[in-house]
Amino acid sequence: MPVTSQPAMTDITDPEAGHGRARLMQKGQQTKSAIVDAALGLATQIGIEGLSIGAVAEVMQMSKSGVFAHFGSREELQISVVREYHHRFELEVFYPAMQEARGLPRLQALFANWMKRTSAEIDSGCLYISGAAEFDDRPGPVSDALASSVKTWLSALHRCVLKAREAGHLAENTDAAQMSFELHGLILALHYEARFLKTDKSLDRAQRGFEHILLRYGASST
Amino acid sequence: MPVTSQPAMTDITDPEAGHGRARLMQKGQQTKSAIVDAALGLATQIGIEGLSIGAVAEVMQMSKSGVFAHFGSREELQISVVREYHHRFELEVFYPAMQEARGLPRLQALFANWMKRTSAEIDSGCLYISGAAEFDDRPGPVSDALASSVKTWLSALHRCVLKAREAGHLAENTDAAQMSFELHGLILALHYEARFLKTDKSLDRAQRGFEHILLRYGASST
DNA sequence: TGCAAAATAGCACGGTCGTTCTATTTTCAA
DNA sequence: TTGAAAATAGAACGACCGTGCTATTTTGCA
Repeated sequence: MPVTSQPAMTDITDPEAGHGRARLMQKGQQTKSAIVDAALGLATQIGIEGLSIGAVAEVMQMSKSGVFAHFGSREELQISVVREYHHRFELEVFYPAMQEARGLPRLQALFANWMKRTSAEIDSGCLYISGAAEFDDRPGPVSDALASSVKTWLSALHRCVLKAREAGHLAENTDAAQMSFELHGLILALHYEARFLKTDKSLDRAQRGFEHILLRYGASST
Repeated sequence: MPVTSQPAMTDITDPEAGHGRARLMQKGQQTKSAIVDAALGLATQIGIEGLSIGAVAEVMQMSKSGVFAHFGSREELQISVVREYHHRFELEVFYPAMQEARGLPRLQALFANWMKRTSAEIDSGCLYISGAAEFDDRPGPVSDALASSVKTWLSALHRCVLKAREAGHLAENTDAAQMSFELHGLILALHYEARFLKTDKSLDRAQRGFEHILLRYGASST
């Protein structure tokens, strides 16, 4: 984990989020990881709510009860999937961008990585987006985990915008929350139009939208 | 239906979309309408996929088979719900805006109505958004109906932007598709952040985002 | 008012679901 | 290598699902 002034992401509300890192796993943990992997794959296609233990068991070539025993409930499996997604998102989008210089370069990297991931998810599906639609009025532990994960990410983005402004890379009167909102909109539109409507050139649209936003908030250089 | 140069929306791929208007309904049609109403209410909360005939029957205080007989399949019920949603969207968002003067005023009305409806849907849920997430890789008649409906609306929006540019209300080099994309993003972000994350001031964010976009595309007056 | 037709109810079927309980197998340390 | 603990399987449960079939009720025109 890179050491910077930007706080590392990883919150998801549980202590020791780096679940048993390094310790070479025993059989049980290995299987559990593999199950979560398979479940995440299914969840991105059919949704978190659509996730069924039977389907996961089939993919894993295990019995339903064998899968079930690792989690104790479907809900716990769903939460594990959300955590795993959070973890991967962090690894693909957040950490790599933290290697860039603070300020505008980091913000650009953040958005570029986000767009790249969203593009990949035109095929596989984005849990943050599909999950929001599924759980937006279905309160409960899964919804909480999902919302917490998304908020952690959006906060990181927001902080990055703040830093860029502080560094003088954006106009002094930049409303960071407003800018973050607009960036979020671009990603959502990209996902919606490319994945559901299969509109081509959506990626270009998002990219150009980003440039427009940078211009509006007075980005001093590219 | 107002007569303007802007083509009236209502496409949803079936002839005589104004389903039996004016003819005073007989019992069966009345009931069917009431069922679709109830089903739409359920669908906006639990999703189109989550819609079950049993649940609709309970709301309607009817037997499952009584409800079923009106549609012949769950899928047909789902499609009816999509059509009804399309119809209401048109009534609330599209037609009223067509009363405004062509060009920028109409575009502003269109977006204002869209935002207003999305705000209302912070409580009730938006079928176009939740549906996209549910069906974005589940092809079939329901997905087709939904996508067709959304595309009809986005095309109407796109045409409106074109007209505004032709009228000289927007910069000559305005990329209408790009502008529509960015507008769509604002609505999606509004829905996401207000409904799922319960972020306050999201409506203001969308409104300000709209003003930013107008400025960028050189709106000559408000 | 009567009667065909339409609308609705009731029941049953096969399927999937999450979960529980009880065996059986596998793992891993002593 | 043995034996306790962990992992997995298998069968069964109650619940809900969509749908088909057969009554029964209700409607609305002749």
